[in-house]
Amino acid sequence: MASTSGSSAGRPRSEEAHRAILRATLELLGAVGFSNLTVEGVASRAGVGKATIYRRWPSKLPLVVEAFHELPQLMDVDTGNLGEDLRQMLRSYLQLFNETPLAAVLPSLAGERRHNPQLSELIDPILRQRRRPLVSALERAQKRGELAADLDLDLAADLIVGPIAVRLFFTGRRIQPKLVDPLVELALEGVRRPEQSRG
Amino acid sequence: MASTSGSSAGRPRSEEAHRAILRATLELLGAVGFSNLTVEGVASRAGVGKATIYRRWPSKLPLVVEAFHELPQLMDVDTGNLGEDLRQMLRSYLQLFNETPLAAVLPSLAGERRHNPQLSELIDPILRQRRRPLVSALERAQKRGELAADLDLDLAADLIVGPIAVRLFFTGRRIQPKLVDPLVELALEGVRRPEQSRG
Amino acid sequence: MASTSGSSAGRPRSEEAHRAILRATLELLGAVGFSNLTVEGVASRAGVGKATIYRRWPSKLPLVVEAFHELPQLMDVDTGNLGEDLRQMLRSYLQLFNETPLAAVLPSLAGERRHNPQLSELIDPILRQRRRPLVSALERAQKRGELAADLDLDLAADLIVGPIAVRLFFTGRRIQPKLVDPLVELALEGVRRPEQSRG
Amino acid sequence: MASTSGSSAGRPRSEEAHRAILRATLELLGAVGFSNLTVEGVASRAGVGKATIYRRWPSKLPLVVEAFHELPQLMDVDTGNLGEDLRQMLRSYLQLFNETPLAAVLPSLAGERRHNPQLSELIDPILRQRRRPLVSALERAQKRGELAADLDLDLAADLIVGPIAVRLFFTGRRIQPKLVDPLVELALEGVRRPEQSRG
DNA sequence: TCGTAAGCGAGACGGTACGTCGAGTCTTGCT
DNA sequence: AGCAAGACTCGACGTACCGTCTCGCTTACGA
Repeated sequence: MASTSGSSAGRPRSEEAHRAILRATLELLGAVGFSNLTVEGVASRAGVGKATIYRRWPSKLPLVVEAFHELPQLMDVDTGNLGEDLRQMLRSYLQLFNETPLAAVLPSLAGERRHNPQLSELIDPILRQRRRPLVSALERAQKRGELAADLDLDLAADLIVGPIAVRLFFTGRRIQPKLVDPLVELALEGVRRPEQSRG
Repeated sequence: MASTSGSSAGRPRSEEAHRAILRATLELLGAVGFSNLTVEGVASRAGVGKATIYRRWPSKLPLVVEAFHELPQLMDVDTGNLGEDLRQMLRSYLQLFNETPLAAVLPSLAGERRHNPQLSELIDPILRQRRRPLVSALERAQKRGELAADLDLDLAADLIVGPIAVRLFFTGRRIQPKLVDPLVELALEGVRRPEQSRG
Repeated sequence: MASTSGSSAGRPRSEEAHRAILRATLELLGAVGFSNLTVEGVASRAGVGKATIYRRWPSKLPLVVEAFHELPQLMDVDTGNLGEDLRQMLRSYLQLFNETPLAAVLPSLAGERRHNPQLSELIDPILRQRRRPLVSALERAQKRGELAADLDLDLAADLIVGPIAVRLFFTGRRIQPKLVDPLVELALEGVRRPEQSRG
Repeated sequence: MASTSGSSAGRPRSEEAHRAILRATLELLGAVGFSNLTVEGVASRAGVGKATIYRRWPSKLPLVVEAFHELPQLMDVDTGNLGEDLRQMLRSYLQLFNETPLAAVLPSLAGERRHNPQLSELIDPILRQRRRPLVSALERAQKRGELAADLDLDLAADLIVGPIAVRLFFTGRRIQPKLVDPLVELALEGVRRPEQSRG
């Protein structure tokens, strides 16, 4: 008889199936959104039995979260200049919106997380982590003296990505890369006309 | 013969049922979110038959949109000073978040609209209309010379509400009213430290 | 508002669906047997949703029992002569085997009842009832003096239908009507050669 | 090196596993019946992998049949007197019902065989073989002149075991050994009151 | 004043997806 | 090559809602 102990008895889980499931999930998330995503649809598109999905993820939530986690993130850029850092980071981020289902997945998950504590618990750390490069750039700038020492960096970060979020959630149109320059300009300098130019 | 338009034979629709349905919809939207909202749940909570709902709204989408439309909006404030306008408007808006299901309904609908063209078509005008007071305040400020004549007001509006949206969608915590002052300050003046204070 | 009490609120259950379900059940029972009968198969063959089946029968057991109950029974025959009664009854019973799924359903249920107390509870009274005409004929014969007063009628009944049961359960072949005459002869007179004919 | 034929390269099949599987199958068959028998259950109870079962039997049917085949059979008894032969044979057969899962397995298989040609093919020879001692006893009696020369021995055999089959399939109660004497008496002499005793 | 047409709550209808379980197959590392 | 373990695809389970459809009632209008 074979050994009965050991940590890895039996057939190991198929890495291929794992990847196929995550890929199918992302494709379907992008196509139909979180609330119209069916596990049966994922299974069928991945060429996989439903049990294989439920063996790995207890429900469709953690599955979706893991799939989301696979999507590329904000790339940190350090040029020594805050404006340049932000412009490059946001530009490449907007590019992700066009190349991945990110723009479709993000609102779906965000809209669900409030009503789903489990989802919230899983996804909040990921969302925080995705902000990191932005906050890091601000921290560096603060150290360099580009930003006031007492500036609330969290709020500053929200100000910078805010317009992108607003358009992502409330608008159907693609977000144009040419938005980036005025956006960064406005966030850095404010909307108010400089004092000296006023009549 | 029918009197006017042929629309008024038989028992008239119950206004009471109508109101009960919308109220139940808002309550459930706030409680479980759009994707977990069931028409059966609405019917049962409103003490109404499902047919009574489907007689008025072709699907749960327009129902939800109409219910959302009932929620109070951003109140326009005109003090003659942009900062003051914004502070008062945002403060009262945040108050709505605590008094109505708005904070729960908004992300749900926003998360769904991308995957649901019907919903998008219905809700986009409402979303635009809700921004109106904010844009109006900016227009007034622009006329007064507080803002540059070539300022993109849409982008400016997004910058102002952006942080609220970001926290609404990505955060579980209530959004504190004390956030408003630094937010408006930052949006008006920018995050960058004024030139003259740099070492 | 409409009345909220009353015993029959809502749409009444469809008699047509009911009949279609029972018909489909019998057909499938005959075709694939009890253990291969699927509720999904019944629903699909009856053109009915699964919920419509589960609304009426809590599981496939009572469904099958009710379907079985619909099958025609042993017809009582009273000619004043036991042999003639038995011959006519058995002949018409064998005919049912060829005209209905009875011959297929009976072994399936009998094979299951031992392992399924619920099924047993439901089907045993029906099985007993189906024996009644046979026992009645024996009782009449006993009263007439054709049978000994102390004869165990239950055992006698088992002796008469025994060979049919044996062939039904253990044999694939159809049971020939021409079996009836020798069967009744043997049951009435016994297998032993009469004393006086022995060498 | 392989010893005798080309069939014995590698590790030989474990006789122990084989026996454990058959034993577990019989136990489970008796406990839950054929249709509730799961191969997984057998494997787990036998402490064996499913593959080890499927390596020996192509499906659960032949497995069950072979397990059934292991059960003890009707013992042939030859006392020179038919009545005595039958009484002893049936009595010891009934004893098997109480000592083995036979009484539970038999109806299950019989109920299934009609819908399962594979099962039927496998089990019919076994069922025929199990009747052999009974038919042999009748043949001997026929040779001795106890039975008419033209008696249909198959039918006679069915008459004798018929009541047992009927009670086995349609009744939950144990079949009492004290049933044997009246049963044999009735089968030999018939149910009809002898002519000379009639009024 | 009364008929009638539409609305009402209730709930059954045919469907679809849920998350679970077992079938029979396949793939590990070990013997 | 067999072994125990356990993952694989597939398909049925019984449940929950979907959006539609009767039911037997109100209810208000217009003849």
